[in-house]
Amino acid sequence: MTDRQLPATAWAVLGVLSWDREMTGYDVKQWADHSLTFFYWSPAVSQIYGELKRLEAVGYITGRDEPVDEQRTKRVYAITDDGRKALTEWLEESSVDAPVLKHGVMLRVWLGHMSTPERLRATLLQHREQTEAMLADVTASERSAEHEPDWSYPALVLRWGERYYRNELAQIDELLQELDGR
Amino acid sequence: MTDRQLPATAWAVLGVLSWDREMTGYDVKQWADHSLTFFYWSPAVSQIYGELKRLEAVGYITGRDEPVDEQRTKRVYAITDDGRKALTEWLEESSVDAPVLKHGVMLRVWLGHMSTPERLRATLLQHREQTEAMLADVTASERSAEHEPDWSYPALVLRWGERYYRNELAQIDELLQELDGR
DNA sequence: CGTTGCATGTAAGGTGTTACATGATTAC
DNA sequence: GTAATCATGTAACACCTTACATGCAACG
Repeated sequence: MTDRQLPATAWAVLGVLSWDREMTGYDVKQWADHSLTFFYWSPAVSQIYGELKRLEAVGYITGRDEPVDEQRTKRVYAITDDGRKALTEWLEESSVDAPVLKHGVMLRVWLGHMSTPERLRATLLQHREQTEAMLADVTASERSAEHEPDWSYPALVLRWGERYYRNELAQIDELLQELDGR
Repeated sequence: MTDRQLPATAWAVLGVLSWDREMTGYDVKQWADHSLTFFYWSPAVSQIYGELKRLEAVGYITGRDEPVDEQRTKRVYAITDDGRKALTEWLEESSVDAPVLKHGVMLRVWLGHMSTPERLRATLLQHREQTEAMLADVTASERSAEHEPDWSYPALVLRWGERYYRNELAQIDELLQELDGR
């Protein structure tokens, strides 16, 4: 309960629970895949279970075994008042570190002199497809979020994501053009 | 020499050496800070030294002790033919994984309901400053790269970076506006 | 004479992934 | 009937950072 510093992933997981829904680790992963993943990243399932354990240990969430049928239970977690307070305090912190971007495609373009224009084109086109898939996903998530009053901030971020991935597409096309012009 | 798979960081370091300049670990760090950092990220110095050791062990680079004055030497590395071949093969690989984005600022906006509009504004304004600094850096790097014929691909990527950070600024302003309008 | 730059590493520790393991239920 | 979904976790391991340690040279 002292303000131990947690990794950003822990805050992200706690954040998923901040809408006051009880969730299993599995649920958290689903939510992460449909929102966090667009601007942060979706932690591995195993890590989520680990973070949940840690968050429970420090009292930011509480777990409860809910019966799912006669023999089995599942563990559902809910944020506590301490957790809400800690999360708000974390958001208060001024130390916002710069976004981390690891763009493997640009790394390859950067090393273009070791490759061929055709190969670069192929890489960019593949990346274009992946980006279009992301854009489709973010747009789909947007539609599920837009009518929920509680999700006005997530909706804001999803719109941001839509613009982000549209820009990424424009950037790819720009690069493809520049590659052609040589 | 067998195609052991190296982490992306190792390829990035090898990439820095792919312009056939002999470099110390320190030099590699400087170069990373002035180019890689805009679209990938700049590894810690200690990691660079580690990667150089590993790359030398697999024969992708060779090290040489160059005298710097009477008593001391520095270790300068150069890429080998094996290294060039391996790097080209790595670029050939189709498995380009999606760019990793960890945007702490957007994580905070996403959790806006746990914070206040004023606090969000402050965070965004701080991020705006950092982004403007990045834009200034990338523009400066562009100027040093634009006249070197060997650096046409890096120059391409730096121009990409300039557009990327300009877009980031536009996105921040858009968010600031949307926050005002509520 | 103190700070910055050059130059090189080790050690410890946290972060995060993949692979493995298990088992019930639901959908095709 | 077999694949996907729900559900949970452990173990091994790789990756990467921070802190620590050292020492000279140059600049102010």
